[in-house]
Amino acid sequence: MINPLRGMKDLTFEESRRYIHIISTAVNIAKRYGYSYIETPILEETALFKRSVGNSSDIVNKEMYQFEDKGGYDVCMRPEGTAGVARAFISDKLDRQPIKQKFYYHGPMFRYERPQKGRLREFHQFGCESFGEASVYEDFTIITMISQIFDALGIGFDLQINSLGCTVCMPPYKQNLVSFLTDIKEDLCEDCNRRIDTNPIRVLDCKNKTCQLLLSNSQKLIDNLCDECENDFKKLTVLLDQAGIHYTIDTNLVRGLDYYNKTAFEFVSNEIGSQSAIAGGGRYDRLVEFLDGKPTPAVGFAIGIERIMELVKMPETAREGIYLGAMNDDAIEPLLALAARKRLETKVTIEYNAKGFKSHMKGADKAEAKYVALIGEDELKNGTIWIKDIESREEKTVPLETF
RNA sequence: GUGGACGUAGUUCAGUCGGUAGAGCACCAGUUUGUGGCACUGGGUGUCGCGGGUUCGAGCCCCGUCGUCCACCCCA
Repeated sequence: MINPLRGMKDLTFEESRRYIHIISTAVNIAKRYGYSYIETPILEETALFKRSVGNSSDIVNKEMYQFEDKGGYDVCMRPEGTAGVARAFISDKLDRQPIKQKFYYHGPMFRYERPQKGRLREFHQFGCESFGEASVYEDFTIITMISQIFDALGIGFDLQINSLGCTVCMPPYKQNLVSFLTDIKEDLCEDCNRRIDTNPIRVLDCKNKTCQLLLSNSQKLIDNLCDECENDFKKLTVLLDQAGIHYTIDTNLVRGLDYYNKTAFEFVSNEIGSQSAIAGGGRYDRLVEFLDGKPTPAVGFAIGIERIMELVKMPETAREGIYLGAMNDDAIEPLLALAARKRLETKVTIEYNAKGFKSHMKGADKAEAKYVALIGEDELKNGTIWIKDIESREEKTVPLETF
């Protein structure tokens, strides 16, 4: 027996229904906010992810499905969606147009990690990217949209926000932090020593008690923002307050990808184990120019489908369609033409074996059909078919032609 | 990548001291060839993850491997 690869899963029945429901709910809402669908390749040049997600990130360092293709190109299965969409935005020369562009996408992403609950090697994201809008109103709008999606799916969440600053305020802060950390590096844990180089702000979030003690009076980025970042962040909190969207400010919230700046946010759930982030995103004003496009402000997010799969409240499913069956072998073949006709308008389940009445009723029940239609001895003789509405229990016998 | 737990039927699990595997649910067939979900009767559907080893004999003990889960790391 051949099983799926480690960290990859098949979706069937209940799970695939959930998947579809999540995607269609998100799509419907995204459309109302002016987003249109974009499909980008799963395979991209490795350089794309190195330049966008960032060389220092774990994703690029050790989690990419990277290989040389038969033409000798260094390629990667996409580990996330934003880079590809930004690349497409530039490839299609949309950065040269003064028009704001908004795209939504969904599909598989790949990261070579150790799988666990809520963390697969092939997983799925629904995401949106808004290009060309620098206003913090757009940050607010996008957060509003995500909460609307989660509300529509019946998912409870906590929203965490932070500001990562911009090219004006972030670099000096980071420099100060690194030198501060370097001074005390002897006393910091092993992980933190590694983080000093890769992601110094993460050090502030270390769970090690000794580290926490040493860092208790360290400077927060949020207190060192430039005026513009400071004002935008304040504005965002005011807008969220007015909209009644509850949030907490997490000064240690850092997105794992290098391209983020200013607003960063994460939606988390405490019901799904340690992989608690169900959506994440923020502003990435510099990404387009990193990828050789014209400087274009942008903001986006992605929802982890597998992470919310079991949180979704599914709408009740109604019975649908017709179950067709016969009690004599002679009556089976006439069912085929009937089925073809009925399938122009509804779902039809057809049983190819002649069976007893009760057996058919059970079959109709299992098929979740709304109607059961049977041809027995009498019906065959009279050219009629017997129909019963399984919900209302009303039944009647009609000529085949009027069925 | 590191540490730990686990792996028996479709599924959830039991399996004693080492003696060729069992229960609920699910599933299939039937209970008057005409009224479904309920009930009753019958049916075990299995490479005990895989590969070695110890033993007269392994689901059970040992080693390896693969996989799942949990924590770390990281992230959606």
